[in-house]
Parts: sequence; structure tokens; C-alpha cells
Amino acid sequence: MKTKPDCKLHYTDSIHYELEQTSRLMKKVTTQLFEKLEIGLSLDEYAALDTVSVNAGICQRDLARLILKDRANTGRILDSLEQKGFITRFIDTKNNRLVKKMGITERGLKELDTINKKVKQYLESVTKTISDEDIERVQETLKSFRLELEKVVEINI
Amino acid sequence: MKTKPDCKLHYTDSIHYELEQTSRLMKKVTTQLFEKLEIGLSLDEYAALDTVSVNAGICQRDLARLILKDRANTGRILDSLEQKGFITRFIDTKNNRLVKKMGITERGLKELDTINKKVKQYLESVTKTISDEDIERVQETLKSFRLELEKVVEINI
DNA sequence: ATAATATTGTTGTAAATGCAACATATTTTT
DNA sequence: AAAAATATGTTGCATTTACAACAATATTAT
Repeated sequence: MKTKPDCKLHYTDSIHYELEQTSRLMKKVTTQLFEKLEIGLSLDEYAALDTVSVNAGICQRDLARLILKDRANTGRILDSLEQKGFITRFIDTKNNRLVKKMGITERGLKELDTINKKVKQYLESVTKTISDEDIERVQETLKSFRLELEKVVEINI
Repeated sequence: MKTKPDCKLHYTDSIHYELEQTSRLMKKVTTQLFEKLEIGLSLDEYAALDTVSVNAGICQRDLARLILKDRANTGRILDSLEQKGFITRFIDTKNNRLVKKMGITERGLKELDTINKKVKQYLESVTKTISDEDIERVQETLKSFRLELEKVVEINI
């Protein structure tokens, strides 16, 4: 019977910490890129806008669940996007309840497209040394990882 | 000549966003675990303590570079760890300059060991459905990903 | 029917975070 | 030798963030 060598005694050697560090670094890089390219959105606003664009008519709380922010901050991000004219919000009902739904505007779609074009090439250059297969595999593993996390996390959104 | 199908038009489909989301969720899970187990350290303090334990005699700025926090917050985290008696700080020189170096105390080592034992099993249960090979592969890919990021990021620590 | 609970969004607040400015000391440049 | 630049740590502040409390409405329980 083989016993696994228990060499990863340190938290800093765990996949949890590796993920944390990589993500932190990546956020830094992307934020710096946004400033360099003079993109008038924060990274979070961009992610929210992109999420709205593929989830037309979503309500705020559901969006909050998707972008993993609480309702308060989701509302604030949407305030900013609305004020910039990239989304429209309208009152509607969901399960007989009044909710604030939203959609992306023409201008928002155009802006999203512009940012995508600006950013995409740059971000891909970061992963150029990594094979498509590896990228694919990491994304798949992360997805199943995320599913496991969702099972144990308490979400109070 | 094959042309790649360009189907990943959305940022939210990119590995960058997937990483961000997984990391955010994981942080939530770990923080909740720390509270449930009544661990008297924040996640950041834990990571810092672990880093100090394997880098005896490191100075503050070098530690900041390792944990990817700025000098200000690194100092604050260390204040807390010192106040709790888990590290000791002492003035020394590095390249002829006065620096604050640090080391983990007996008590800190004991605490770290306790937390490691408490946390390890729980965190591993999250990845139990993922094969060791996949975990290994993800960690390797993330590492090369991180190297690429380090090439392009501007670090002003 | 009335009370208790649940859903959705907003406001307030305390903590975390990053950045710039500062103090101090050393090295490099002129 | 004087001035400029660099390295290290701390302090202050403005932004971000999460969490709790609230308001309004609808559903469920008693």
C-alpha cells in the first residue's frame, strides 16, 4: 500500500495560495492595462457590463450572484454604468415581486466591443507561452474546483 | 492552414475571469472556515506567518514582495503578528542599510502548526473530487502563468 | 386576518486596501 | 563635497469592500 508523501506542509505551497497569488497579480496587471489604455471603466464595471450583455433582463440580485459581489456594491457598480449610459435599468416583476432589471445600451455594446478589442490581444500575449491545451485544461479544472467551492460556501446575497 | 475558431469573445469566458472568480470564492470559503474554527488570525496574517516561517530573517520589504502587498499593509500585518507574539522583529542591516528583519517565535510555530492541521484536512476535502494529477498540472500551469505576469506587471513596492 | 418570514434594493458604517507623502539613511552622480 | 537618486519603513487619506440595518412588498404560517 503506497502512502502519499506528505511534503506540502505549508499553506503557501497549496493550490489555494497559488490561486490567490496568481489572481492578485493578474488583477494588478489588468488594472494597470486599463489605466494605460485609458479605459473609462474599472475592471469590476467591465466584468459587470460583460455579464449584463450576455444576461439581458437580469435583475440586480441575480447579477450580484453571478459576479460574486454583494447587493450593495452591485447596485453601486450599476449606478456608475447607468450614469455613463452603458446600461438602462427598468422596474419589472420577477415572481410577482418588483425588481430592477437591466439591459446593455447601444453605447454600452459599442464600448464593450471597443474594450474587448483593446484588451483581448494584450491579455492573450500573457498566455502566449502556455499551450492552448494547458489553458483549456486549467479552465476545466478550475470550473470543477469552483463547483466544489460552491457546495461548501455560505452565500448571503 | 487551420484558423482558430474565435469563440471566446467575452471577458467572462477568459481564463483571467475564471481565475478571478475562483479565487474570490475560495477566499470566501477559507475566511468562513477560519471563523468557524475560531482561528485567531486573518487569512492574510496566516499566509504572512507561513511565509515568514520559511524565510527566517527576511526584511519587511522583501516579505511585501512575496505576499504581494504594499509596504504599509505588510507593516500592519506584522504589527498584529508581533503583538500576538507569533513573530519577533529586530533591527539589522541589509546591504549596509538598516532594516527590520523578523523571525517566527516558538509560539508562532506552534500556532502555525495547529492551524495547518485544522485547515489542511478541510481544504483538501474541497479538492477531493479532483485528481492529484489535475491539481499538480494546474499548479504548474499557474506557476508559468504567474511568471509571465511578473514579466509585465509594474511593481512599486 | 394577523403575524411571521422571505425577497429585493438602498443606506450607513467599519474594516481593508492601495497610494502618495514623509522621515531617515545610504549610495550614486555631478 | 554637494546634490540627486535609491532603499526602507511609517503615517495619512481616499477608495473599495463587506456586512448589518432598513424600507417596501409579497408569501407563508398561525
